[in-house]
Order: sequence, then structure tokens, then C-alpha cells
Amino acid sequence: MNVATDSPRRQQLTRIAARLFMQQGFDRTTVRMLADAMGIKSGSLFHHFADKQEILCAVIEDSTRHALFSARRALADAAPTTRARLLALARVHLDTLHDDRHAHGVALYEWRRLSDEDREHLTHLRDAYETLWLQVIEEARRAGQVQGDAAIITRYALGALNWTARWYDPDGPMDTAQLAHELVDMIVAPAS
Amino acid sequence: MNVATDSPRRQQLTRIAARLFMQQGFDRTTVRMLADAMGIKSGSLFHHFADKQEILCAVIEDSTRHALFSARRALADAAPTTRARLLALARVHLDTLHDDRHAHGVALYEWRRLSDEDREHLTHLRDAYETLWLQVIEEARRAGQVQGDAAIITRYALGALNWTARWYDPDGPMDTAQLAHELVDMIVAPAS
DNA sequence: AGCATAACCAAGCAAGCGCTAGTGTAAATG
DNA sequence: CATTTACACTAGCGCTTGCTTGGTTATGCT
Repeated sequence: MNVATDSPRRQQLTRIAARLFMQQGFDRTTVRMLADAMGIKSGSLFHHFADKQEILCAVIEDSTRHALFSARRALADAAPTTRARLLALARVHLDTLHDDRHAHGVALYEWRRLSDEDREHLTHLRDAYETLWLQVIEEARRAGQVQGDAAIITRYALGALNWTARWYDPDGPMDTAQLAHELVDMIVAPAS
Repeated sequence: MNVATDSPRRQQLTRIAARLFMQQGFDRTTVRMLADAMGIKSGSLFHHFADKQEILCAVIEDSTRHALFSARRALADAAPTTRARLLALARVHLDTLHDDRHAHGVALYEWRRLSDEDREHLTHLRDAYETLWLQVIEEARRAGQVQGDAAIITRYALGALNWTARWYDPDGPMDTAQLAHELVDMIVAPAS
């Protein structure tokens, strides 16, 4: 149940499942379709996962852990100005959202299909991620670079970024760096 | 297929369907569950709707038409300053999002379950709504109150607002007017 | 009275669903 | 060499699904 402890085989299957769950939705993706895409028979699937629910949980957990890990590293590497730290978070958010777009789409659209336990477990991971953002925005607020309630700004920023999943075309003319800049310009007092 | 032309009975059934679709998701809501909640038998459902897909389309169409109508009226009634117009749009967006929260949640989560034709049809309605926003934000940009690309700002703003569906608690301490102000403060140059 | 229409119901079909049971096999382990 | 483990297979059970059929009842118009 963890990126580090999962067998390579299981991680590979999880990625395939993420693609199908995103393309068809969880309910419409049958275990037979999953097995076909994985190159095994439907019965064999249950050697790797206890049930269909566990596959969904694995998809979301993998991608969330990866995002959390990347964001922490980006913050550690970023210049110590609040603006640079915010920009680093935004860039990493957009990049992981897009690189792992299947899994993050699943996390968005299929959240309610999780069992109560799985959802609570994944909520903690999510909260850890949001807290990274909240802390940086709270820094920015104390430095006078952001006005208003830090919690609301955080959720607005994350909402704006997550919504890009619905309209941003990675093959289009814009790149994620531009988008990240545009977001930071929107939430902090306009810079030079 | 229209708020004005739909029979009252059909609109009533559509509202019930919106609630169930939001609570359980489209795929997990069976025609029998719908019929039960409507107080009729499952077969009778197909007197009002050609198939299950058409119910989904009706749910989304009704709510989108209502939002478009409300936004147009709010703009007509708003004071002529760009800030007032933006605030009016934000307030109406949050209010309809919340009043009609079941149906708008369905529009968010079940968009991909629509048939291609239905989706194209509803996309036009959506575009009409987004255009209202884009025009006001473009005004604001020309007036120097907003920096950056108007199209991106529009999508960021709508994303931030739509995301409130995932965290805003209408029974909590905040009201939608505060939220709307917070958004406008975020995207326009900070006012007094 | 005669008729049209909207609204409903009981029953059930064909298809598809998640999952289980039991078995085979090649590689790792003692 | 004997045993275990990991992974895959075939076959199919029990159940639910969206939708259809064929017919009934209530309302209101001409």
C-alpha cells in the first residue's frame, strides 16, 4: 500500500489501471478490461489486489505520494523568497498533475468511490500536501505579499490549478511554466 | 430539452435525479433507485425520458441554463464599474453553485458520462456562460485592474470558484458574499 | 358519450458484473 | 531433492443492470 513497498509489478499494473479508470471511469471499467490491458486474465488480477476497490486506492495513493514527495523536494531546492517558493509549488503542481494526469484525474473524479477507510487514509496524505501550500501562503501573507485569508487563498489557488486538468492542452502553445507564473502573479501583489 | 419547454413533472423528476446522481454517482444510481425516489416504478421512468443518458443530460442542462440566466440578470442589474460587475458574477456563481449544488456537482463529476452529442450541445451552453466572464475580465484588463492573459484569469477564477464545491460548507461560518469578495480581491489589483 | 393523451404498473429478458474455486507451473528456498 | 512461493490459468456462480413489453387508470377535450 505504498510507493516504496509496492512490488514493481503492482506499480506497473496500477499505472495501467489509472489510464483505464480515467478513460472510462471506475464503474465502467470492468476487471476484464483491466486484465486485458494488463495482458493477464481477469482471475489473475485478484492475486495482486484483494478487490477492485483496492486498485482504485492504489492508483490514488501512488500519485498523491509522488506529488507530496516532489513538492517537498521543490521547496527544499527553491530560493528562499516567498515568491520563488510559491512559484516552485505551482510549477511542481502543474507538472505532476500533467505527467500523472490519469491518476490525478482519477483522484478528482472517483474520490467518492473510495471506501470510508481508504478515503480517510488518503485524506491524511492530501492534507499533508495542502499544508505545504498553506504554510508558504501564510508566509507570503505575513510578508505582506498576499492579502486576505490564507486558507481561502490556498484553496482558491489549488482549485484554479486543479481546474487546468479540464482545459489545459499540454500539446498546445502554452507551457506549464507560463501558467505557474500567471497564477503567482494573480495571488501575490503584482511584481515589477 | 429545455427549462421552458420541459413539463413540470419532468423538471420535478430531474431535480430528484440530480440529488441521487450527486449522492451515488451516475453509474451507481440504478433506474430502480431513481424510480423509488420519484415514487413511481422503474418502467414508468421511460415514459418521461428516452433512456438513462437523457436524464443525465436534463439534469445538467437545467442547471446550466439557470446559471446562465441568473448571471445575465445579475450583470444587467450591477453597477457599471468593472469591480462591481465582477463581484456580481462571483456572487451569482457561488449562489447558484450552492443552491443547485446537486446538479452542478453532477455537471462536474459526470461530464464524461454524457454522449458525444449531448456533451457538444451542453458545451455551447457552457461557453456562453464563460464568455460572460471573459468579457468582464477583458474589460478589467483594459482598465488596468487585472494583469495577465484574460482567458487564463477567467479559467483560474472559474476553477477557484468551482472548486469551492469540494470544501465550502454552507452551514459553516463563512457566507458566499465573503468568498466572492475574497476572489475579486485576489484577481484585481487590491483596492482600498 | 367517445376519444386522445399522459401517467403509470407488473413482469421479465438478455447481457454483463465482481469475484471465487480449483489447478498448473516455473523459480526461489530449505 | 523436496517444498514453498509467486503468478497465471479456466470455468462459472450468483446477482444486478438498463430497458422492453403489454396492458391499465385518470384526466380532460370535443
